[in-house]
Amino acid sequence: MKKSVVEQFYQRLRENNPAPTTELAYATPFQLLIAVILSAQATDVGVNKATARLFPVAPDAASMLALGEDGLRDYIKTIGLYRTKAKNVIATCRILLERHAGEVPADRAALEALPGVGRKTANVVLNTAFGQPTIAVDTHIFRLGNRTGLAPGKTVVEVENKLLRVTPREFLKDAHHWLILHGRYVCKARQPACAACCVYDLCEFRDKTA
DNA sequence: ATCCCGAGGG
DNA sequence: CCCTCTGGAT
Repeated sequence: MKKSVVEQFYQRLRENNPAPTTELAYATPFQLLIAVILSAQATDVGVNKATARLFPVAPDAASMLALGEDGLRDYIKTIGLYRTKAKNVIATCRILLERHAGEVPADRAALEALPGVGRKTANVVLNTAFGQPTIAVDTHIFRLGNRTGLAPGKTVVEVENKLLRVTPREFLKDAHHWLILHGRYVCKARQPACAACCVYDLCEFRDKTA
């Protein structure tokens, strides 16, 4: 995709949504971190439903650790992969308390050292909790990058690096949320809403499914 | 490459 | 029924 087209692409996403943000419900960096860990292969609607009951009981690392793995399971059983997630969340809380005074580190290496936290989750926390210009490539952004031609790549890291290179500086901080929201509601996996798409004429895919 | 793993939609 | 959802660890 040409540089001038990329510019228009982002300008239109910004017109649609001037101040985009995550749809995960959270009050602190800790709660965002937990919500993102829980969101793996799950919808944010499902995660919010669980954390609405969980966070009042376990709003921080100490209370989450006190809740324990079995206690936590009861709150997140409606989410997929709940056994692994319960184990990882508790182990993560223990490390936060031991090494980081119960706070979430604003550091990629420290974040990725936490169980259940990989590159994508670290990127979300760095961007959304700490305002850093990272782009977390999830299923939506990977699909959108390839489908539209904005940032094609065989792996998520490839797509991420291409997005970081191609995205104009002024759009970098919010690019993550513009792309994910567009992927979730318009450039959908199953039935992309090409007829309602604001970047239809800039896209290399268009309505090839229609 | 494979496993984990429930809810919601078509 | 099938596919998808802000993946990570082995």
